[in-house]
Amino acid sequence: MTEAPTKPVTKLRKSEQTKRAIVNAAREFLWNKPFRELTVRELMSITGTSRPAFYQYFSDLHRLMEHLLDELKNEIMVAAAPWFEGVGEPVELLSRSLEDFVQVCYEQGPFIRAIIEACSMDSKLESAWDNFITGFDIAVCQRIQQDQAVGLIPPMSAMQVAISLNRMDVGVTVKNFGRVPRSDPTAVAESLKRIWTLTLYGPTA
Amino acid sequence: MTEAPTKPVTKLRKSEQTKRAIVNAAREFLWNKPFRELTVRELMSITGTSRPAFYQYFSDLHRLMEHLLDELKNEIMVAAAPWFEGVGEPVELLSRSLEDFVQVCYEQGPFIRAIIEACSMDSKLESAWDNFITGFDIAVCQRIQQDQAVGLIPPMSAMQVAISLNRMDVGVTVKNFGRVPRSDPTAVAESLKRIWTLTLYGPTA
DNA sequence: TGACAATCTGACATGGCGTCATTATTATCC
DNA sequence: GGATAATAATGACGCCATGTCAGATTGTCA
Repeated sequence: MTEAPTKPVTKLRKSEQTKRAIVNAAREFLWNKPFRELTVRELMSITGTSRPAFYQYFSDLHRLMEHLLDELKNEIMVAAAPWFEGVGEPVELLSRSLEDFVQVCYEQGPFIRAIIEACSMDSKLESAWDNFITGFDIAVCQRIQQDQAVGLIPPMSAMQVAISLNRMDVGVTVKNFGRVPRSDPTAVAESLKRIWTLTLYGPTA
Repeated sequence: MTEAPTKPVTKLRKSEQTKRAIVNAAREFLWNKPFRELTVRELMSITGTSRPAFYQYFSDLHRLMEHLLDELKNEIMVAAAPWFEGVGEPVELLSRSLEDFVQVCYEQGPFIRAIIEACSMDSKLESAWDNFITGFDIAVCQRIQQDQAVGLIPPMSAMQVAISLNRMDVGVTVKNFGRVPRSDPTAVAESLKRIWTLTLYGPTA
C-alpha cells in the first residue's frame, strides 16, 4: 500500500525489518505513555539503532503516526462494513457493526488516542485524519438517506446527524479506551448502540 | 476568581493591563491560526513587548490556555444551567439549554478548539480540561437519574450515556465551529437537540 | 576477493524554550 | 515635585529536540 510499484524485489529484507522494529517500538511506547512524550531519541533507543537512522524511514514522528493511521483505517473499515453495505435487518446490522467497531476501538484505543493527539501538532496528519473521518461521515450519511428513502428513518439532516454520531464515537473511544486501564467495552457498546438506534430507528430495541 | 483574596487593591494597574493585552493577542491569533503555530515570540510581537516579558504573566503557553479555559468555563456553565437546576418541562429546558450552549460554542469555537489541541501537549492542561468535562458528565448523569426516578427517562446507564452525549457535543463543536468560517449554528443545534431528546425522552418532539 | 549499494552514524546548525542579572519604568510617600 | 522602593521589561545565556550532512560501516553480488 505504501510501496512504490517500481521497486526491486530483492535487497529490502533488512530495511523493512528495521522499519517494523521502529513501528513496534512506537506501539510499545504509546500503549503506556502519551504521544507528547515520544521523542526520536527515546524511540530509537528502544530499537537499539541510532537516532538519525529513524529519518531513513520516516521524515518525522508525525509520518510515523500517519503510518499507524493507515493500519488503523483498514481494521476500522472491515469492522464497520456490514451496516454500510449489507442487506438485512438494518437495526440488527447497525448493532453488529457497532459491536465490532467498539471491539476494534478497544484493542487499538491507546493508538487511536495517540494519533488524534498527534493531529494537533501536525498539519498533514490532521488532514489525513480529517479525510478519514469525513469519509466515514459521508458513508453514514448515505446509509441514513438510503433508509430514509424507504421510510425506516424519519426526515432529519442526515449529514449533521452522521457527523454528530461519528464524533461521539471518537470521543467515547478516546475517553474509555485511550489510556490503560481501559473501560469495559461491553458497557460502552451498549450505550452507543442505544443512542444510534434510538436516534435513527426510534424505539425498536 | 483567579485573584487571591489577600491582595492589595492598589498598584496593579499596569500589570493587569499587559496581561490583558497578551490574552487579547492570543485570542486574535487563535481565531485564525492553530495553536501549534503559536509561539511566544510571535505572540509578544503582536503586543509590542519583548519575549521574556511573557513569562512574567504565564509560566508557558499552556498556562495561558488554562486561563482561556477558565474564562470559557464560566460562559458554558451559565448557558447550560437551566436544564441542570431548573424545574419545568424537562424536554423544553433541555432544548433551551442546548440552544444556549451551542450559541456559546459557536462564539468561542476557535478558542475551544485551541484549548483542546493544546491539551495534547501539556499534562496539566489536559487534567484541567478533564476535570471540567468530567464535572459536566456528572452533572448530566445526575440530571438523567433524577428524571429516571420519576419515570421520564427509561432505565439505562446514566453515566455512560452522559459521557457519550457530552463527547458528541465536544466533537461537534470542534468540527463545526473550530475554524473559521464556521457552520450555521442553528442546524447544529437542531441536530444535537434531536439526538439528546430522542435518546433521553424518546419520541416527544 | 573486490567493489558497489544499502544502511547506519557522529557531528553540526537551527529554533524555540525558560532563566538570569541588569536596566528602565512605574508608583508611592514625604 | 522629587527621591526612593517596587515593579516591569530587556538582552544574553544555556538547554534540548529536531532534521541534515558527509563519511564510515555493513551486506551482497560478480
